Amino acid sequence: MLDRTFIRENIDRVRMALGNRHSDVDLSQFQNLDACERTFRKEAEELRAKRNSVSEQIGRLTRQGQDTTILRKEMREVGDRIKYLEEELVRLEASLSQFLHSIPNVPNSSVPIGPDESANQVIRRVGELRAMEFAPKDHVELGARLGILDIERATKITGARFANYWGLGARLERALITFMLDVHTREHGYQEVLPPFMVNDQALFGTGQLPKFAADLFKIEGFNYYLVPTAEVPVTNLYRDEVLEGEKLPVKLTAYTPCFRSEAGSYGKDTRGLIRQHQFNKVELVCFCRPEDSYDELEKLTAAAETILQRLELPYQVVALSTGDLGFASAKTYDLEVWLPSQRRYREISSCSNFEDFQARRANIRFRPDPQSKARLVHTLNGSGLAVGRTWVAVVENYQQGDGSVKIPEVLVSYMDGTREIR
RNA sequence: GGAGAGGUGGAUGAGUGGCUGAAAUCAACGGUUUGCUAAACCGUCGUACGGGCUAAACCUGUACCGAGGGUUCGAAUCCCUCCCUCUCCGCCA
Repeated sequence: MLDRTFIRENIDRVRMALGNRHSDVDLSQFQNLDACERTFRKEAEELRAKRNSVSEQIGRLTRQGQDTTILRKEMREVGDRIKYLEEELVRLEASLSQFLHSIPNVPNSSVPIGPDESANQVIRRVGELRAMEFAPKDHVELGARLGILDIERATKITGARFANYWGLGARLERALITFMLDVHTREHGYQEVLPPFMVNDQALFGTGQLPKFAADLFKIEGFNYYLVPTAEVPVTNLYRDEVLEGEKLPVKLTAYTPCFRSEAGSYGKDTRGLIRQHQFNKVELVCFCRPEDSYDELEKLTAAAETILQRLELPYQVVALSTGDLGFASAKTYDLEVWLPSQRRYREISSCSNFEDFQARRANIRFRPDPQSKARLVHTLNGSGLAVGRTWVAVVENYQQGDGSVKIPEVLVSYMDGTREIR
């Protein structure tokens, strides 16, 4: 959410930013609502001031035993007018809020301008593609042959876009989760959190999933609870409505959670295998920091996520998303894309974003720069470090041998009780 | 699931129709005192939005005592609905 005053005073800048995003938000409508609301509010406040002082007077006169019938009648009328104005204000504010809630974040000036993902910029490529003297199989085939991945039975017990991992496949998933958490907590200064896997609507509003993207979520019937689509939601909202001490910043948290997404509108896309599931595991990185530090922190957070790919010796590229491809709440995003031999291309495995104060305003997360100064909004960032399911895919596919067996990356061997290969 | 208690400012906690944006205490912050620490004393000490001012300070208006609605000239205080927390019993990983 953008600041209302900021929009009012920077209307052209916001209009341009929204244009670059191809947002269909009509700002002139905002201007009308904004002006109208201010007029009504002014009148309501003036009338309330009058009522307050006259009511006080009535109290005094009553105590002196004087007649206040006329004054009370007058004030009843003022009250009626106030009530009318308040009802109008409720309506105006609802429209205004709806507006403010639907305006996406303003992209940072360093974000490449373009209509869609075709304008994304590859920042760097890291790691060597492994030479394979055989036709690489995809993870579905490899997983089925090795008995570590079973999608058919998941369809039976649940439905499409779910999977069972068996034996060393399950073990590999667990090893990846632990490995990632270990690296981030031991080497990158993150504190581990294990949050609830369900959240309420307020939390989802805070990070920006609601109200606009309700269709992407799984809601629990009969409750105001949703399955988390990403750990970003519970973890960022930990500090909702709180004021953090300035000296404690940056606060860096990492969390493993499963993630649940309806994937509405992606029917027919990535239907094979683990790439696009309704449930997948992810280790998330979340950072709360001072506004002036957030772009440094974005580089650090991205680097922390990259470390995992480097240690696993998986080739990847870092991509700066263009204005047209940027998420709703993000001011700047780097995607990490890992090489998948079966698809002969890089696929997203992490998305690292700086939301500036967009989420902080929605969730009311602030910090006090000094004990005596006013609280200010923090900047929030997050990134996958990494999507575990896709990492599993990347490991299996990149470490496959000609005979269909899979080697275990060196750094994972100790997490797999010394297992060096799956065959 | 059954029964009960309660939600007030950073914390504890008073307040049952007007002079209460809210006592008191604690914490915090500034200062005095002090060899240092502590103590004592004095002062400050909510947030949001609007108006005044070039602007900070400051002055001023409105709103906010879990949320929403109602009664009233006037509500933290009375009424209704909802949410949340706690305790006991039952059940349970």
